[in-house]
Formats: sequence, structure tokens, C-alpha cells
Amino acid sequence: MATLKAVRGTRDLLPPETELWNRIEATARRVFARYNFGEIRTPIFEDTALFARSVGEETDIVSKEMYTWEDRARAQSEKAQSLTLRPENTAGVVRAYIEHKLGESGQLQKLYYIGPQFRRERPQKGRYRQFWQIGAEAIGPPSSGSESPLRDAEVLEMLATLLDELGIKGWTLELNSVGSSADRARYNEVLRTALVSVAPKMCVDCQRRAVTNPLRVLDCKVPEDQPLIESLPKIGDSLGAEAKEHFAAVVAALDSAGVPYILNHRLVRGLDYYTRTTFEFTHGGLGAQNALLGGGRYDGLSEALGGPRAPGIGFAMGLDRLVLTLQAGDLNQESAPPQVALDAYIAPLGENLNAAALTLARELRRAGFNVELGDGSFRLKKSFEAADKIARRIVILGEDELQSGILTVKDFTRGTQTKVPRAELAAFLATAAGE
RNA sequence: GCGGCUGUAGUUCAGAGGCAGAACGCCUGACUGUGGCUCAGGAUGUCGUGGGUUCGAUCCCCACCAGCCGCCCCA
Repeated sequence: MATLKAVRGTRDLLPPETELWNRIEATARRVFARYNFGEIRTPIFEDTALFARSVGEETDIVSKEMYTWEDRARAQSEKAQSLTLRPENTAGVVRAYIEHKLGESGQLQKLYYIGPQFRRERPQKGRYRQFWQIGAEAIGPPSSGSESPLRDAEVLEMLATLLDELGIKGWTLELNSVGSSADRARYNEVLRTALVSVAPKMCVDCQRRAVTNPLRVLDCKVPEDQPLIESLPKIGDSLGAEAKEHFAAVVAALDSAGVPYILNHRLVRGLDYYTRTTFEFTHGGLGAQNALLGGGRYDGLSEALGGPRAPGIGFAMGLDRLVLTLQAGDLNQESAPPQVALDAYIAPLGENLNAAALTLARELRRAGFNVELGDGSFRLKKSFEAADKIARRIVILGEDELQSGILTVKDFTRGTQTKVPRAELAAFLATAAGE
């Protein structure tokens, strides 16, 4: 019988790597809390229409990368429904915002999420079919200040802080404004028109993009095309006065706060709902998947989903890519991830001592120590070998120790061996640990 | 979805149309209640899966699966 494997583009995360994942998530939660973001957890699958209406019918994500299936009716009273594994989480958050009338509080809603997303792409390093995103959204009625450029700047400043606290070195913040949806549509036509004469001189990919999706021409990496792209109209020139002013205020706030960024007038994003401020944090060393996170403002999204006016700004960061970046950094620094050793390894000398050993382990564990429990069938030598690999100390529990109530404790890092009365063991471990 | 490279022990990797290899790790002993160092021994395995060519295929051919690189796209 064929053995079963994790399906293409999915993978198991195992210790000790999961320790790094947990550390990243804990850091994110800590930072978000300082900015008054609270956690939201939305379902992993949603009505397919949610993504079609938010991300955009014509985007690659919706048109060819979603895991969609027909959820059959199981009774007369039910009706069939098209469901989709979420390819991103902003749509779900905004849907929840509308459904629970969060805007009625009048307060700005600051929500973050951590969870798996699904896209049926060709897997590569840093690109998986089930991947993890950490994201946040600041959304609310205009009267809550949700539209303020301050919100954009605050989110960007928070991200810079988060990446710094995660220990990610050498990130770059790229920033742009794509204007209102009207501005964006206007620019799309300006660009399409300009490309009519320019595109024939460009690479084949660009010739195709010029027709199907002009904005994507700006992403072209072919060296020969670069001068031609620079000669094309810039989106900044198509922005309305309001969008220009908004963007200038975002930039001014970042300057004041000392957050470094570069303006990239060619930064356009793939999801239809983005308006005005858009951004990406990138990092070299991730190969073709160099975006650590991306995001932007989505001022019309709530209305597009049938909700009230609720401008917002948010981002999603690729947790898998953060892990890769941090792991690569560790290798460069030759600093092996310091495996936190257990406080003690308890070694019963004989199977008749197993029960007593479990009791001792229970006491220590309840006192807050990290303890591994050996087996009495092990020879002492094997217990030492096993203990030395994972614990700072071995606690020997033989007949002598059981009778006398005096345990033998050997500290591997110091090479010292001590007799400790059982009642004082916890205190002994605590003291020694603090030194 | 397209193009290219790769797939051999738990891990990292050699290998050659004719007995399946190394290092590290693992197990046993030297050492009966003392690890690390050393020494002596031992087990690693559907050679990614399925077909084909051949006296014989892990090696050559085809298909499939998976990973990686690029495109595409995005986090």
C-alpha cells in the first residue's frame, strides 16, 4: 500500500522549529497589544462570493488559485453553497466587521489575526499552498479617524518596530500611493494608452501585460525594459488632490517618527481593493519571494461587501518567510539556536523505582520546573547519556536515595555532584538555576 | 499553468549497467551506581513511485509524484 504523504505545498512543522514560530507569534502579539490591537479569529473557509467581491474577480488569486468546492445540500431545508478556503484574511475581517456591526460602536476597530491561508500556486521556497499570515486591520467609520493619514503612519511605524523586535536585519520599506479607486482606474487607462506605442519595444511578457494588466508592466525585471518603464506616466501624476495630500501627510509623519522608507512609484499591488497608501516590506535573501509583508489602505472595501462606509488600512506578513529569514540570519552568525536545557532529568535505577520517580517528577513539574523522566530499565550509563543531551542536571533515584530521602544531583555544566534532601530539591534547583 | 535542476540509511551526501557506501547520529560492550573522550563490534535501506529496454536496472528510457531555481503571482 502506498504510504500517505503531506500533500503538495503543505508541510509539517516540528520541534525545535516550532519554538521559533511560537517566539515570532508571541512577539507579534506583544507588539500588537502595545498599539491596542485585539485578536480576531475568523473561519478558515467562507462563502466564495466574499473573495470574488473583495480580492477581485479578475485577480490571479480568485481566478485560478482558490480552493473552492460545492458544499452540497444535505436536506431539503438546506441549499448548496460554493465555499472557499480563505486565500487571505482581510476579506474575512471586514465581513465580520459588517456582520457584527462593529462600526456601530463609533470606535476605530484595531484587529489582528494569525492563521493559515490557502492558495493553489506552484510551491517554491517561501511559497506554500498552505501558508501562514500575521496581519492586522485598523477599520472604522470615518468619524473614528479611520481615514486619517496618522493611522497609515502608525501601522507602518508598528511594523518597523515589530520587524526590529523580531531581529530581522536589513528590511526595506517601499511606499507608494495608488490613489482613490477612480484615480487608479484613470491611471490604468493612461498607462494602457501610453503602452500602445511603447510595448512593442518591450519583452514578450510586457507585451502581454500591456493588454491584460497594464499595472503589472511596472513590476517587470528585464534590464532592457527599465528605461522604457521609467519613461511611462507615473501614477503619482494621476492622483487627485485629496489623495496627494493624504499621502504627503503619511510621509511627513514617517519622517517625523524616523521610520526609514523609500518611495517606489512602481509599487502596485495585486488585490483590487487597495486604495491610496500601499506598501511592502522586502528582504534580500528570500529569492524571488522577497516580500516579507504587504498591505495598504482599502477605503471602499466595506461598501463593496454591502457594509457601511468604513475606510481601513491593514497588512499581511508571511510567517513562513519570517521564519526563513530568521533562520538564514542565524546561520550567518553561526549562532546555533540555543536549545533551552531542561532543569532536570530524573533517573530511577530500576523499574521498581519508576513509580517513585513519577511522583518526584510530578512535584517538580508542579513547582514549575521542566523535567524529563527516565525509565528504570535504563542502565545508569544510558541515563547519563540521555540526560546530558537534554538537561542541565541528572537527579538519581536509587534504592539508597529512596531509603535515606537524600537524592544525588549531578550538574553537567559544572561537573559537581551534590547530595540534596528530597524536601529541599526544588529550592536547590531554583537557586542553582538563578546563578 | 510553463521551463530547468534534483530525489540513495534517521541526517548530510558519495557511487557504478553485475554483492548498497562514507561521515554524523543510533544500538551493544570495554565500564554490574556516573555522562562527555577513547576503543571494539552491530543495525541501518521498497536507492521517490510505476512502467519499459536488458541475461541483469538503484544506474539507461518514459510517465507520474515531490522538492528546489526561474517565469507567473504574491505574503
